[in-house]
Amino acid sequence: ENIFDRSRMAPKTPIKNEPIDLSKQKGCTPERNPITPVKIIDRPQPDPWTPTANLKILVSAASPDMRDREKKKELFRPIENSEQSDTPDSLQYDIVDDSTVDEFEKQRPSRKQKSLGLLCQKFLARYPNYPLSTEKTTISLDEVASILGVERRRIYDIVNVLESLQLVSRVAKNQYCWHGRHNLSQTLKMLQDAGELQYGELMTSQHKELDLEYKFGERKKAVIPDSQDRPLLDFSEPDCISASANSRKDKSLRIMSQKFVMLFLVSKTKIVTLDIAAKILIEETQDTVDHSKFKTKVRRLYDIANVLTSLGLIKKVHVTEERGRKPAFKWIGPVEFPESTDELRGHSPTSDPLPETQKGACAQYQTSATGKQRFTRHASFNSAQPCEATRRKVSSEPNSPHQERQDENCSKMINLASVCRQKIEEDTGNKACDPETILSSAKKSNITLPVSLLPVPGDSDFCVNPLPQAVFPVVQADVPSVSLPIGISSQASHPSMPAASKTENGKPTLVPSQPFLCFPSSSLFMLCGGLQENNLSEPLPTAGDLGSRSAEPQAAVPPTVCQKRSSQKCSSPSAPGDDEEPAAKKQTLEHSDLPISLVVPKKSSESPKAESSPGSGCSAAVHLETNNLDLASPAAPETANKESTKLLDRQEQGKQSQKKDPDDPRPGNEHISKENANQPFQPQYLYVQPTAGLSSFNFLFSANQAPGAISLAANQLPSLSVPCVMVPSAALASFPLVCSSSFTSPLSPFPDGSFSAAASTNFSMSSLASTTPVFLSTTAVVTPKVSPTPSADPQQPPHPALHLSPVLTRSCSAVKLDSPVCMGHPVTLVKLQQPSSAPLTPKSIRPAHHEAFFKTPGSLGDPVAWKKNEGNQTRNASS
DNA sequence: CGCTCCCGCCATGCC
DNA sequence: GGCATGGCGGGAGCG
Repeated sequence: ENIFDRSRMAPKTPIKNEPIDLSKQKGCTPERNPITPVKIIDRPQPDPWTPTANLKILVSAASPDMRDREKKKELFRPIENSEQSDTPDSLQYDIVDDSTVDEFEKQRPSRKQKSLGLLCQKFLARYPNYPLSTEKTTISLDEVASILGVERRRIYDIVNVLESLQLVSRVAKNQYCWHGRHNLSQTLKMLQDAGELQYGELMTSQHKELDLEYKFGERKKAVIPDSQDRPLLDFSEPDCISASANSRKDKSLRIMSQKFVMLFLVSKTKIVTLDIAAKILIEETQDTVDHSKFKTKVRRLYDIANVLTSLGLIKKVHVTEERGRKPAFKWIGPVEFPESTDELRGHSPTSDPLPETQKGACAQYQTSATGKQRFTRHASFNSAQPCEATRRKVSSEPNSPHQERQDENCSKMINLASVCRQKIEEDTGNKACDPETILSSAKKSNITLPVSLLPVPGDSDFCVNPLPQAVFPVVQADVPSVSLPIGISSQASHPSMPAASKTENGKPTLVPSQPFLCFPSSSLFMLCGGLQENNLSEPLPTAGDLGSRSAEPQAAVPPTVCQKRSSQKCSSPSAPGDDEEPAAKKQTLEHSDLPISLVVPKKSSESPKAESSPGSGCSAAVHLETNNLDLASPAAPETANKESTKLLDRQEQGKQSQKKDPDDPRPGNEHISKENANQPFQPQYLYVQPTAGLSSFNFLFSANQAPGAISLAANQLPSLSVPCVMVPSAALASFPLVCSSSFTSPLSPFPDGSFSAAASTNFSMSSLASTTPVFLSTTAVVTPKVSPTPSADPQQPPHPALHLSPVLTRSCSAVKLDSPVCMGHPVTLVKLQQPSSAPLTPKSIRPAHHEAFFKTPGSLGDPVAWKKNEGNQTRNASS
């Protein structure tokens, strides 16, 4: 090609830019090609004096482009001048020119020849990858621009990206310092670390991309504008930081470049598609759908990708997805970075002190990010210095100032995650608000509601409500006395859902009497309620069966499920909600779609509300539905409240509740759930797992439960007795979770179902909504027996306690938690199914609980399996 | 026709 | 006002 080009090019391509006189100089260059007059010589070049001058020359010689340009210039002149003849070369040129004059224009460098990637290669060719430390190579933008024959604007594009990787740094106006790749590994490591903080969870999953999307999507709301622009890592001069330096939007190209690189480093596959990257990088902007914005982002990404490609860090590939083939880039650069690189670290003053702190700080950020995502740029980060570790690394350079920026960067990174999530959510889930829609959508999409909390069943009431953040507070307060919040939320749920983000604080908030817990964290928590012991006593076969079933399958399932989900999501964009879906869904459902069951099946037609969900189908969901049904019962709010209270009571009362159950309108299912609830819970476990084991799940187990008597409930309340809630982190990750303890309201006239149902519904919705934090309130089912604790009062108070667990447990046991998330709730579901037959079921259900009782995450999986096995029952919602 | 992405207008900020 | 930066998006090249 080169040759070819040369012949042609030379003559014609006189470029406007350079008016160089070269004709004569050409003569000098004859060495290379007779034909190609290279004119390196011509140029006033900087080369001569630089140590690397020779290298540059060689490079230029090697680079067709370079030559072309040179040629152009030279040729150009001669032609214009018409004097060229002097040198032999010139002659050639002339000749060429003559022939080709017309072509001349043709010749003009094709678009490709002017590509940023090529330009970058030329640029890089000028400087050694590993310059001697002794030599400081300065880069003059003007000089380079003229040498490369491009406008300065283009040089900025290149330099900005290089700067993001610290290959160069700005020394002064128009002056950059070339560092080469000495620090590249460090920089990449920093970016990786920063990226992991933000995206780490996601990355775990195979489909990082998907994950990313999910997570990001979910959180999008949180994102705050401010955070967006900050540079992840600032290598820029120290001064800049404080000063105006940051103006200009923080140099988005640099930031984008860093984020883009982070995505690669975080992703397991090392492949990032442009559209995903664009979404993630569009930080926030709320919905601004802006197709145009997206396009602009993509354009920038191409710019960045071209430079990175020239650096040999990535290469273009195509990813074939459902939708079709999508452009993507694969990381081909170093994946692991030696720690040694840190040598530099000590330099920055700030860096040293905080190693551990950093982590802590970082963690906080993350959580906060997840919760709210708010980072005010400067303030928070700078002060916080969350990412010091990273910084250090980064800071390797003497300039401490960079560190600050780095901090910012960290924050941004974090934000990114949140943003992405939000967006994703938005994309997928906007509709979520409406429960029905959600459900339907979920079904369709397969999005399962991760959590389907099924509140319902009498005793166990779980309510998972996705509440808006704002809601939270309220809820909490309400909880105790009134389960209403939950119920309400459930009904209202839609609205609430969005709010979720507030949890942001990151810390789980418990409200003392409140039933709910908020987990701000980004990651989801899985709460597993203790099992109900009752079951044991009670022989319900079904329950037992269920439990056993669920257990088996579940174990394996959950994790896989999650993954699947992610994968699925990936595959099917359509289901935004998928994330949320707990593994359970998948598990249980092959129906897949049934997400969580939220409700769907609502067997009972009773609850209209439930209906929404019920509908369709989720056969699997059925159980849930039943639960829902209960919930569904029109009474909804009130009932819900009552129920909740009742639930509490129940929990406390445990058995009593059972009694009630029968009473409850809902026969079977409700009963079941109730029963489950009633049944004493086995000890609950509190399990918190970092992401590690479970792919993405976090578990919280409350040890509640008293098997027989659930005294715990009361106790729990205070503590958090959340039964168990399993939430697939992946799914939930973005959401803050709130758990409300279930109530035992043995007495509650209403069938548990009503509330629970409502709750469940909400839940589902919420899940769909994903964005909002999810609140799970389980009504704990405290078995009356246990209820020792305070909650005994059926009506109100009890609720307060956050005893979630009982319910959950039950549900779990019963349900087998299809979805990790819902575990607790699921129980309810179970009941439903079985119960459907008879109210009595509750007892039978109980057994299930036992089985169901949580185990570890794995157990969760089992539950799922159970569900599956059971079929309808299984459906429990999703995790 | 859609993916790429060059090109350069023009805003932002500093001097 | 001039210059350095760099955001941004129109629209053209290319496959």
